[in-house]
Amino acid sequence: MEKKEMAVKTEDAIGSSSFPCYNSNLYPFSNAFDFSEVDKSSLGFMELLGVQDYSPLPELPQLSTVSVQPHHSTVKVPPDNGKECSEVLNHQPATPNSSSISSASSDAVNDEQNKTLLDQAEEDDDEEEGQQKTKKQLKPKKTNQKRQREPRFAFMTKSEVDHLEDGYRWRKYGQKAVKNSPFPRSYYRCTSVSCNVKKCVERSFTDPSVVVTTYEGQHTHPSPVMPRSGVSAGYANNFGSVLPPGNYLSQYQHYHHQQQQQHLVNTLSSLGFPYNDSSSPKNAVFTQERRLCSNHGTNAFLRDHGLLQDVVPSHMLKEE
DNA sequence: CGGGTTTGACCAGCGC
DNA sequence: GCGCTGGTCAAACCCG
Repeated sequence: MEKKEMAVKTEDAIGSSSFPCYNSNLYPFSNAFDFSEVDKSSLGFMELLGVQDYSPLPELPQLSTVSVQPHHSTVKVPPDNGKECSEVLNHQPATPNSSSISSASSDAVNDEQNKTLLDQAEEDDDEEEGQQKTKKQLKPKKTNQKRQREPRFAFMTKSEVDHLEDGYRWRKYGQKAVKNSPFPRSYYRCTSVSCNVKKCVERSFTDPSVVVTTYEGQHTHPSPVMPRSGVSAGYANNFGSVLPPGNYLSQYQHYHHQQQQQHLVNTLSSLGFPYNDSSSPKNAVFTQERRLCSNHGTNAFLRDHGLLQDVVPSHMLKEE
């Protein structure tokens, strides 16, 4: 099946300024959905759908309320802040070769290695200079090196609460007003020592019912709060091998898994979407075990399609 | 008292 | 260079 390039439309929810995003070909879950077309009446309280773009299912984007979007390179956002989206919507990946999934992983690794080296150098510098710092003498400027950022993943969630429970503990370290948005952006850091995962949370000003959560980095520890025990690793593969077991999305995904799938089933059924016997709502097996098993392969995400896999006929999901 | 939040100040990057 | 904006810091504050 030929992959269709999906739109990357995050600026509506994010607000102004540039918003980096991964090449959608490199990261199979970097699809995005047009929230303006979401059938809001069919949406539950909170829904998450971190799935691949399934071209033969044109209805699905309308059902989806969450855009899982790893991002890396910068997508320029029009200055009028989301009014003109075609530029981003029609964004073509620089490397349209869909076989570049492995290179995506290696890129991520290279980025991580570069980051590690840079951070080490910076830490060495900071160790020498840190003692002399006062509140008014903050970090010395690093003019020769651009700051390396961890890969970031953004996803949108229809939620009434800003700070979603994802199984990890977070400390808020900042809040900023967002340009052209009445809603502030909150910054959180993982409270675990030696884990520098950060996330920022803001509410979409175009759809206040949507919360945009952007994660940066990967947890170096298991989740301290397991919504349900022992299943977190099983969902990591939903977002590709670049994410380790116990990642933030996996807990969150599992947390709402049952409701989402039931909702998906109901919605697809209401649209007359055909099911075969093995994937009908009646017979669908929403097991955690399947995910746990499929998590072991490095290319597991090629086989596991998240929530859709449970309700959409397998032949529709098959990639060519 | 420890951990989390608030909030103003500061820094870096970017565009003009 | 300047201004704007996103991101971060850290003191003050809050709360259990």
